[in-house]
Amino acid sequence: MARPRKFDEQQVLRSATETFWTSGFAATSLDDLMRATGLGKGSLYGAFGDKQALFLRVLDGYCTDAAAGLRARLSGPESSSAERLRALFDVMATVGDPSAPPRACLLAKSTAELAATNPDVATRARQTFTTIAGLLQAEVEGAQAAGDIPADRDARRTAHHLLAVLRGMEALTEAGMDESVLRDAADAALAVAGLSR
Amino acid sequence: MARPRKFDEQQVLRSATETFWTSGFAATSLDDLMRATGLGKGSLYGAFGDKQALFLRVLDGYCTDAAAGLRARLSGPESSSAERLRALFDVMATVGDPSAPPRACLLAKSTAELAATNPDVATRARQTFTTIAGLLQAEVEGAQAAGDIPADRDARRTAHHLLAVLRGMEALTEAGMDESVLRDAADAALAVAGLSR
DNA sequence: CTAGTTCCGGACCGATCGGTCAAATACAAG
DNA sequence: CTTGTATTTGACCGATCGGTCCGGAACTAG
Repeated sequence: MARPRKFDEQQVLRSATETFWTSGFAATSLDDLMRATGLGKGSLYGAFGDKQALFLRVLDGYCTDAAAGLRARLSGPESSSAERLRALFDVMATVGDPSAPPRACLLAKSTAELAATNPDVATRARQTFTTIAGLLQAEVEGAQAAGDIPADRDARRTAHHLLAVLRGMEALTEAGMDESVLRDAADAALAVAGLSR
Repeated sequence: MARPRKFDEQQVLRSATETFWTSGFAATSLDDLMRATGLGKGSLYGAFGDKQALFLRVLDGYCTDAAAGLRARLSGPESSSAERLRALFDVMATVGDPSAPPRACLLAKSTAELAATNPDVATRARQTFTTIAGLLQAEVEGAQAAGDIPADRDARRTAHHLLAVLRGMEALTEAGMDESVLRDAADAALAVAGLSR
């Protein structure tokens, strides 16, 4: 190690994430990334490889963080599994600041744009979805143990259903659908799980 | 009208749809479109305007066709509303030829790629989703009238829930998730609607 | 047939794309 | 201070981008 790097790799990845998130992969140019990260073309290339490799790094970090965030949200020691599930769907149904346009999950956008042509993206998406399904299933089972969800429901099937609703809510958010639609979907999904409001 | 056109507008739009569908908007070049349609750059430009205008024409046609297809599928005079709903979710849960990679709905891909930056796309997506929700609601009400769905369910809420599940299944399909996951989601969604298998 | 109009094909445009490279620079090691 | 190595910077590359334009072809009207 001779000349030390002037940048923080994590910070650069955060900036790059922001850029890809806003514009998508194809619509983000190297110039955009240079502007966002403050790095020169050469540095960017030397540190992360080409545009696609950088994107995969970004996507990987995003998926890891998203799964960790969900795990933290669902595994809070406080409250019951049922309450945590309800809270999760509540948050997902809440469109943020009405002035700022809602920005859907990077994973959803990336999957739609690239999964069909890039196996790496598809694989990462499947991994993440499977992880999320597992987290949901654990909470469903927890809620069943607590008596909040009928014991005769198939936990795995219920989790897959909740996963589909979550991804569907994401898709509806992308289009800017009214929040009431999202709320309906969330409420009905929880009802089908046996969690009435 | 002096020199007649050598091409069929509908046929060209079909080819263009195929191309955009496969690659997305940004990743489709004018050369790709020329190759797919057989038209020269000038003809393409003269007939449809620039790339974005052509894309919007394509998306518009796709949404119209998709809504019409769904309407036809859900309004068949044969069978009951409940059976038609079940059949719809069955089809959506069925990934086609396992060798050919599943190709998700063009609307879903376009919304993910462009809705955040292109208001026209977002509007068209909202319109289409709203239309689909309306069709679903009508069937839910039909099934309620026939006694296949409990009358105490809110039809609108149930329809929004089914819409979210459909879009979620689309998102999971994009990633190539296992068909069993889709089936779980579909089954559970119908169960919540009061339609047991 | 001629005149007028529309359409086709592709050469051409400047801009921008992703990616490379060499010279300048900044540090650690000795 | 000298040497060696790693990093930075930005000029530069060929390819390709979306879009324009024009000469010739194909047709209708008269």
